[in-house]
Amino acid sequence: MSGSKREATVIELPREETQAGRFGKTRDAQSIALLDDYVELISDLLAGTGEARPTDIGRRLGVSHATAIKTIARLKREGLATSRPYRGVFLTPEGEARAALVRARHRLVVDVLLALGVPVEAAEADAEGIEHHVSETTLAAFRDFLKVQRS
Amino acid sequence: MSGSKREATVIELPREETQAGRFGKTRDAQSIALLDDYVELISDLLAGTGEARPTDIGRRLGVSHATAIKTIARLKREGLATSRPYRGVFLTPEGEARAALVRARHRLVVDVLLALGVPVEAAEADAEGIEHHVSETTLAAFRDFLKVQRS
DNA sequence: CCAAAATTGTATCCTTGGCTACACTTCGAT
DNA sequence: ATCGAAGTGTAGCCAAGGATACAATTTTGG
Repeated sequence: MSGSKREATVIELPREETQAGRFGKTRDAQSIALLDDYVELISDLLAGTGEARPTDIGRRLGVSHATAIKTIARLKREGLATSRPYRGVFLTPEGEARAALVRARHRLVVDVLLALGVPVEAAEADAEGIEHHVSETTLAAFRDFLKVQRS
Repeated sequence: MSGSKREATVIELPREETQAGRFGKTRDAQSIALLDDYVELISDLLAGTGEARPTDIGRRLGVSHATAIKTIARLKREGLATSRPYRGVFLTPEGEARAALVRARHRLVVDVLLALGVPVEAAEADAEGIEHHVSETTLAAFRDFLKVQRS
């Protein structure tokens, strides 16, 4: 995924979007979403049982432990997590910060769905997919909406 | 993406989810979303200019025409579209039906976001990502919510 | 303390969405 | 009528997320 697109020698630049524009947008949002899911889950596991194991992570996310380990390696590359062989995974300060943001966003989306009358199970399930596509602008509107609701 | 997972000879079935369960869920939702985007766009182009060309489709979706053509081939395989060399793309009845559903869902999501106070540009942009993750249950709640709003 | 079970890590391979490069039509002007 | 531009199609490559298979390391029950 997310090919290079270099506009090598030929001209052929029909798209107005810059390289930076294309990256960090639709196609790669998915990739970020994956990291967010891992970070949030690891944070939960650490808070809950005190340790986050690749096998548990994989099971919770519905992927094999091998896949989980590969993604954890990526988290480490990105500076979000640390781990040493056979010793579980931990989050860096940045990782924890990210987890906090993700969790807050998740809660906000769920709360809005509930306020709209969505049944709690559906709200939790759908929020998982929705939360990765909500802009900061929309989140702000969500906060305001809930504030008014409560008053 | 979406590997096989056959539980070949070894036992090793740690996940309780069935094969059908894993498919059609998180990981593959993305794949469906892609087809939905194409179908919706093709429908729009046909309605607007009377023809849907691979180059236009690619440009509108921010991918190369080659990528568009590959995905169109997949639409054909799935029975959603038809096309003959150098003659543009058309939708099958199923494709049109799908487009109608997708468009209705898109509108609904946008309307809900607007009702929540999200600025129209953000609403349109975010709906694009959100719409693919909203369950039928949630859509129903959205309809009810708007109905009440209007009254 | 030690063997069996569980967990973790590594090596490959597959599929998919993207891209570039290049070949082949079509179309629009002379 | 023809030539060049624009649009289409095809082939081959890459990266990423997943999977399985197998090796290595804990853990744990006797």
